[in-house]
Amino acid sequence: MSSNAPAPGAETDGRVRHFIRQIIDQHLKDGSWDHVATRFPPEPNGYLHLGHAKSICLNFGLGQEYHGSCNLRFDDTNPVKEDVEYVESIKEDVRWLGFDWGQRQFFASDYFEQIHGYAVQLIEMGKAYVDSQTAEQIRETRGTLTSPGSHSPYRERSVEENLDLFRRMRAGEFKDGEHVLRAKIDMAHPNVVLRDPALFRIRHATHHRTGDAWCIYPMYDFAHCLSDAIEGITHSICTLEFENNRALYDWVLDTLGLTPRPRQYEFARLNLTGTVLSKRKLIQLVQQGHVSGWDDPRMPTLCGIRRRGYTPEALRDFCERIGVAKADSTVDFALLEHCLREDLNRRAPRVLGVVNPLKVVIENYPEGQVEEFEMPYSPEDESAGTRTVPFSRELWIEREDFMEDPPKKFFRLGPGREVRLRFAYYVTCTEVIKDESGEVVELRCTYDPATKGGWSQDGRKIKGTMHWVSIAHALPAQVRLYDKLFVKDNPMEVEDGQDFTANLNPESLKSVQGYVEPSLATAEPGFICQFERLGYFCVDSKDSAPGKPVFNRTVTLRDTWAQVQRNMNK
RNA sequence: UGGGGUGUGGCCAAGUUGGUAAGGCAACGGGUUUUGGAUCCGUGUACCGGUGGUUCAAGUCCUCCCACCCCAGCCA
Repeated sequence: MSSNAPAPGAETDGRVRHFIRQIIDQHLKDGSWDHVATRFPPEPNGYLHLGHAKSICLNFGLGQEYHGSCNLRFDDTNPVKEDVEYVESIKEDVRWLGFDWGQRQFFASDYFEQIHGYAVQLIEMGKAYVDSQTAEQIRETRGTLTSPGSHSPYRERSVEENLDLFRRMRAGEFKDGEHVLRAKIDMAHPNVVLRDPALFRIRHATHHRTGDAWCIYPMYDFAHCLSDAIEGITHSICTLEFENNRALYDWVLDTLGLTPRPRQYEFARLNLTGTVLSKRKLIQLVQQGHVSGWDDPRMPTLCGIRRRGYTPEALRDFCERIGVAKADSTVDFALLEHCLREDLNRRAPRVLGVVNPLKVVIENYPEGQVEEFEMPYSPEDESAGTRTVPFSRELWIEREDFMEDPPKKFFRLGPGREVRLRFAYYVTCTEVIKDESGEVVELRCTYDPATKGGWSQDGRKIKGTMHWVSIAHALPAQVRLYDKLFVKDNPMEVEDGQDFTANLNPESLKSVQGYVEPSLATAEPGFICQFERLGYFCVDSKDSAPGKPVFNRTVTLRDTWAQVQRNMNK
């Protein structure tokens, strides 16, 4: 068996054996481990975004594939930044993505006592000391990337003194910043992380879970590896920026002699074209009011895209397709949209809705007459059922479906042209009515009664099929046409003196009043459908009211006509 | 300038005892179609960052070089 064969029993058939799966397979094969235990360790200080989705799918996915486990662990070691609000949203998002941690929900703060104990142990081993320099002094004596640091004058304190000081730190005898517990490693180490890193700092702050029980809190590097060890994690997977920290991760566990012990592996975080995925920048978008909030449908947060209408299935598929590797990369947003459309195409019922209405009067259609057409919810799945849509003399059609002087490749309506109204009739445009400014305000058409249902006996070929809504029966609805939030693939690409907000797309949200078929009156918040020929839309979960749905455009349909137009302009 | 990483078609990404470059997205062309949707078929001379070398044979081994990313929080 070659090393890249999946481990026996692993449910990974057909999937790419990325380097982490290969490492696990190897460990299972050579006996390093007989099971897999991973964890997803968010800090509860912000909302989850698409980058986290990659990590969640990786960690929880591995747990499932190898019939192992994946813990949800909140890395809550910094009380001043964290809040319960975030732990709730994180849980909701992970659950929504489709993962279940069962009873395996933990907090680094659950281990404060143990972690403290390990710190004491290090002090007793002479491997840690209380430094009483100021933060500035510590920074100054850390050296630079190319020059070594220097020893703290407190570095050689006795074990007894260190123990006493550390005890008093915990007891609350000192103010923030007065002392800090440091590992005694090597102030000249080429890896700066190992230059006597801080292990515990004083923070007189109320922790969202432990309250005021503690006034000293462990640093990430100290708490994380120990939490992994305590939980029996086998493979601790994180992103590339922690590669340097692995040396400290190993130092702590090795020095303490914890065994069997987890190992850390790093993969490249997700970058996407046309979006930003850093907490800092997302906060900026929210705080400066560029978006309506964390769950604005344009945000790459999980709550944002959920509200936009993205599905967990599409996300999971996407995360599998992008792969897991160590090279910095930027995935084309089009791949995410492809995964989304593939999923939505399968599940979204088709309905008719007009987003930019143009009035059409069918002159030879009897006034007052109404026909009910039965239309399928799905073009290829009969079990999706049908609904009935009213047709009458006056209709709304899409403004872009009419051109007064259309080019030959335009298959839609124009003066004298005949098109099909989906599942209804063939109509021919006989007259164009304009207002004083010359804008087209109404079309006069005639219909062919012999084409009922949208089909003709004579085999006449009709190239264009258009969607429509009967004016008298239409349900007015607010429709939000979302577009990309940034105009550049790389939002960070700016002129001197500007920041990424300079690349915000002023047209990322166009809110219009549209008309949809009456069957949508009862659509529930979160309901996802396809407005035929336009795209996928979902009923907004926040702003819709009973009988007054607000639709968010999740994603447009693939638009080959737009491509034809683009190519014509070249 | 120290240390740690990474470089395979436009974008991701396989490639693992060296044997002569998967797949997906995008793009382009065509069939089919009551969504210019969906679907089906087809299209790429990838100097495998560069260089020199080992070898019958190198993306895979060795040399040197280049580019990019990360690290000097009592953040994670």
